Amino acid sequence: MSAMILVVEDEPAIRELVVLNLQQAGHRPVVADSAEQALALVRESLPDMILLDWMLPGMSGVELARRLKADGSTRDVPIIMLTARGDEQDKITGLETGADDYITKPFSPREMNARIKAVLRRRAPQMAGDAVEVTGLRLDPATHRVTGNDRPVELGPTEFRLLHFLMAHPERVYSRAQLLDQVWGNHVFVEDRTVDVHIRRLRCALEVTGHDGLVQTVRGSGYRLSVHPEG
Amino acid sequence: MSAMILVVEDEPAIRELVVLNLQQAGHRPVVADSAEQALALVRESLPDMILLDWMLPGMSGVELARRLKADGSTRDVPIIMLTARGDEQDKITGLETGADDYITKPFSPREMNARIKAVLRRRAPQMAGDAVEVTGLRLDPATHRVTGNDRPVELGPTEFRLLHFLMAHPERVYSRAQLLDQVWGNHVFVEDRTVDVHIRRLRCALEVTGHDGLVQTVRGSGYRLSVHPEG
DNA sequence: CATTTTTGTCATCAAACTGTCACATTGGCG
DNA sequence: CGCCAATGTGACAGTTTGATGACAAAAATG
Repeated sequence: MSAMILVVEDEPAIRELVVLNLQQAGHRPVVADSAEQALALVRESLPDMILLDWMLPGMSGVELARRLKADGSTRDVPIIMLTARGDEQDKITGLETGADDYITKPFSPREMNARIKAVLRRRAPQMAGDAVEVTGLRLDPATHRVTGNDRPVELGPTEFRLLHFLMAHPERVYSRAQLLDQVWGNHVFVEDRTVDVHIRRLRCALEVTGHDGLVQTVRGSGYRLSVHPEG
Repeated sequence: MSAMILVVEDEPAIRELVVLNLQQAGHRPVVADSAEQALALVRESLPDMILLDWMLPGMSGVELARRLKADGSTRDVPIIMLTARGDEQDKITGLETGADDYITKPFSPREMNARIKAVLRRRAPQMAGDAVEVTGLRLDPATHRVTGNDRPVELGPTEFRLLHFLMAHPERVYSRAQLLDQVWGNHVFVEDRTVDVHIRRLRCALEVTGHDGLVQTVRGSGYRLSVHPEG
């Protein structure tokens, strides 16, 4: 949920306030006090979102937004406009330039965080997926259900993701480290052996429909999901 | 039953005619007279459907449709093309760009409404205004009434919309964020946890007819309405 | 304007899930 | 056969997540 957010605001007091709020909310703020500097920073580091002051010395916020939206490589960066007045016409103009939302000063930290969250949420990728099936074992991401020969199988969140990954890449061996990367996330600090435990829990859950045995141990290498009998 | 429908049409006379028809049918029309304006409005309010004139000054309707279908966040908005000629080639081109249906001018209000309803039913069942029923639990948008085994169920407005959405998309898991987007609206800022509370209120109301239990919790993912027993 | 509903948030509680350990098993190898 | 490394297992404490009841603000109602 931590996002890099570029704050473009020329007034130091407001800028610091916003930065503080962002840090509080667990984000990583980057600041610019002019549109020109912002442009450079965007190109350099491609932030997850931009909080953009409407009024800026030199190139205005509106103009900056227009330029960002015109450039293919920066078009998809969400922009939230900050403005002093709640003028409806401004709002329309702002949204027309491609801003994703609009916050009127003064604003509460709560409102700001909520709107940021909403915009990030909207940009977040959709839960992917078609159902996967292997020899009667079926996993459907959309309904979040697992069945073995049409009998329900109970899985915890981690076991679900683990099984999903294995079923999506059958017949192939994955080391514990690879599984940690793929199922847990690339930058988590977890013991390798933890994978063992979850593999066991997974097998345990699959036992009721006889679909354990699909999850095989490859001694010295890792684990694999395979339809072929062990060996 | 009430859908927000964006009408993109540069000719004022036709535009007003369409708007009138839509209002008559209980929808909420929003108008744009150019593709550019339409683009901004779509991003701002994400309508339930777009009625799009084939011929527009500046960016053509076809081009606009292509852009909307290329953007992940607007891809799922159904588009109905409006055209003057009944040219079969046009129709093919139109449907290829991702339009969901095609209306040839001049068209009767009856035809327009029928096609709108058809597309809504296909793309967003809860907007079509049909009653939904699941194992004796019945929700009728037209009368705004919910019954469980013919016994009345009392719901607040939010619980009604929530149940409506869930019943229109049964068996599928929705995260709190998705439910906020779908039931509350894309632009509101509300805590994720608020969904919990409304789910509880909904279950509470459904308890009197024994239809709670349809609303299931999927730990770590969200909620789901399902006829299958929990687990 | 007073009253009633509806709504969004919080604090708290119970349950589920997770990561680790210590210890038991297993398989390979000299 | 006996040793060693790798893996399976059961238990456990800390953490996370969802359910629940209360509450005040906001909106609808009359």
